[in-house]
Amino acid sequence: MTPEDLAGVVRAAVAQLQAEGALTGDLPEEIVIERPRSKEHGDYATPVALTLAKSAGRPPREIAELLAGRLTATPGIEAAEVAGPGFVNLRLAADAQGQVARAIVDAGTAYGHGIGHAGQSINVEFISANPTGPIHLGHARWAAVGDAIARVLEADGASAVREFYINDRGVQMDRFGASVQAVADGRPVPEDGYHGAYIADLAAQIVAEHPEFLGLSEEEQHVAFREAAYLVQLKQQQQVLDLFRTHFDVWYSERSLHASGAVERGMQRLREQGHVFELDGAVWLRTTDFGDDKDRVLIKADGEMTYFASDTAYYVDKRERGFDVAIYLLGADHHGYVNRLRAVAACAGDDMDRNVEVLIGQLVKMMKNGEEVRLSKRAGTIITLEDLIDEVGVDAARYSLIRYPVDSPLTLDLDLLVKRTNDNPVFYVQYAHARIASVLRNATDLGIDWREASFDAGLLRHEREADLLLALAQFPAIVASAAELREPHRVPRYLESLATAYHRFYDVCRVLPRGDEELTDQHVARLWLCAATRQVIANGLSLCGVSAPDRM
RNA sequence: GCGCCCGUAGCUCAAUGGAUAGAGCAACCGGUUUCUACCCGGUCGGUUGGGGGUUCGAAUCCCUCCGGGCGCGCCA
Repeated sequence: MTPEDLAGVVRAAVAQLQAEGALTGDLPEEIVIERPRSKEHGDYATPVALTLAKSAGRPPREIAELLAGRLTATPGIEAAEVAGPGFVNLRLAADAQGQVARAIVDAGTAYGHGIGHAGQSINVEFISANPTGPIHLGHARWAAVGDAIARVLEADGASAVREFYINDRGVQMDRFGASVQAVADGRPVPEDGYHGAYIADLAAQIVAEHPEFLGLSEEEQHVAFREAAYLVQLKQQQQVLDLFRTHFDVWYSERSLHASGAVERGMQRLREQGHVFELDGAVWLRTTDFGDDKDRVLIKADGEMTYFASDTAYYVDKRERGFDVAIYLLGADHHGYVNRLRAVAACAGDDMDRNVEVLIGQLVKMMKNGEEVRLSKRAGTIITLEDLIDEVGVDAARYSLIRYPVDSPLTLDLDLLVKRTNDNPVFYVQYAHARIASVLRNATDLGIDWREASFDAGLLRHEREADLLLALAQFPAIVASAAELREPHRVPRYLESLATAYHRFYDVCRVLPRGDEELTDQHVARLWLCAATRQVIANGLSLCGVSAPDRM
C-alpha cells in the first residue's frame, strides 16, 4: 500500500463517517498523509482530524478517535492510534507493505509516474545563450535543472517541450561577427567585441574552409564571417549540450520569429488588449498595469524594435503554438525580468499566475584545491560547460547541479565530485544500483528464477525491510511534488535516502542463499525487494539524466 | 533610494504550516570468514541572524531590524 492508496482509504473512511451522520462539515480537498519523523508514531500519520475540527465543530481528538476506530477495521492496516493534538498514526500490515515491491517490479520504468499534470502542455525554455560563445558555467545549472524539470513534468503526465531561444539577431551578433572577421584579417578585436581565445579558433576554422572570404569587400566579408561563425558556434553549443544529455525539442531562432510575422501578430494582440500607447514618439506597453515597476518601450522613437518587443512576441507565439504554460528559467542577474514577463502575459490577456512562470537560479561557482576556479582552458576568462564535463564527467556534473534548490547560490567542489566514496552523493547512489545489479546477477548465476517463484510479501517484516519498503512507496509522491513545485532537487535527495535504506538493509539482511543452503521464500521475497529498489533508483536517476550503472 | 533572492550544526546543505529541525563531511569510537566495505553502527555538535505578529501548530506565512548576493536603459 502506497501513501496514495492510504489517502484513498482515509478519504473513504471520512466520507463514510459523514454519510452516517457521525461527522459534519466538508470533506477536505486533499487528505494529507505524512511519514512521521519518529518511528514510534507509526508508518504513516494523518493530521486530517486537525483540519476537520473547525468545520465539524468538534475537538480534533474526538474526530481522530472516530476515524481511528474506522481505520483499524480496514484490511491492510494493522493499527490506528490517536496521538498528540489529534494525529492518527497508522501502521501497515507487513503483507500490504510488502506488496509495494511487486507493484514496482510490475510497473517497471513507469513506477513513479503520475497524472498530476495530465493534459497540460508546458514549454520549458532555458539557457537561450547567445550563439556568440561557448555554453558556460552560468548556463550549466539550467542545462541540468531545466532538463530535469521537463523530465519530471513528463513523468507527472505533462507534455513538456524543451526550448532554446537563439538570439541570432541584433547588435551582439554583429559584434561577434566583427570580432571573428578582425582576427581572420590579422587586426585586433574591436573594443566592444568578443575577446575569448575561442574567437581565434573560429577565425582559423572559417578561413580554412572559406579562403575566398578574405577577398570579399568589407561589408560582404562582415556578413560572411558573422554567418559562418554563428553556425559553427551554434553547432558547438548543440554538440556540448548533446554530450551533456540535454536534448532540446525546439531550437527557436529569433530571426525566424521576425521573418514569420510573429512580431506583428504579437503587437496586434497587445493592441487589441488595449495596453499599448504612444509617448514621445515611441510605442510603449503599459506593463505597470500588472505590477511592473515601469512601462516598457516596444518601438523606439527611431522606429527600431526593442529586444523587449521580440520577447513579447515570442511569448504570444508560444501561446499560439498551444502551450498552456510558458516556463522561463533565468539567471539571478535577470530577476528584474520576472515582473516584466508576468506583465507581458497579462497584457496579452492571459492569466499571469497560471500561463507564465519565471524561475530564477542563483550563481554557480567551482572550487578546486580549496580555491575558486576562475579561468577556463578554452575560453580564457569564462568557465565552460565543456570544462566542467572534462573535470568531473556528465553524471557527476548533472547530479550535483540538480541536487540543490536553484534559489540559493551553489559552489561545486570539484575535488569532491571525482571522489568515489560516500561523501560524493552521485557515487553513493550509483553504487547502490550497481550493488543490487550484482546481487541480481549472482541470483541468475545460481539459477534462481525469483520472478517465477511465489512471492510472499508478508515475509518482509524485518525492520530494515519495512524501512526500505516505506522508502520505495514514497517515490511517486516525490516525483509529483518535484513536478508541482518545479523542484527536481527532491529526486536526488530522495535517492540518497533510498540508497541509505538499501545499504542498511543489505548490511543485516542476507539476500542470497549461502553455500549449499536451500532457496527459501525469504530469499525470494528479498530478491523482489532488491529488484524493486534497483528499479526505483534507475527511474530516479533517469529523471536526473544520470546513468544507472550495473557495475562499478 | 526602490525591488528580488538568501541567512538552519565548525563546513556543504535538507526539511510541501505538522509531533523531539535532519543528512553528509570534519573530529572521536566501533563493525566484514562467504551476496560489490565505493558499505554499516555509535558519540559530539542548534536560541533555524535578532525582535514582534498570525494559529491548534512557524525554519516555513506577515511586519520590522541586521548581514550577504543580485538587479533597476527608447541597451541587447
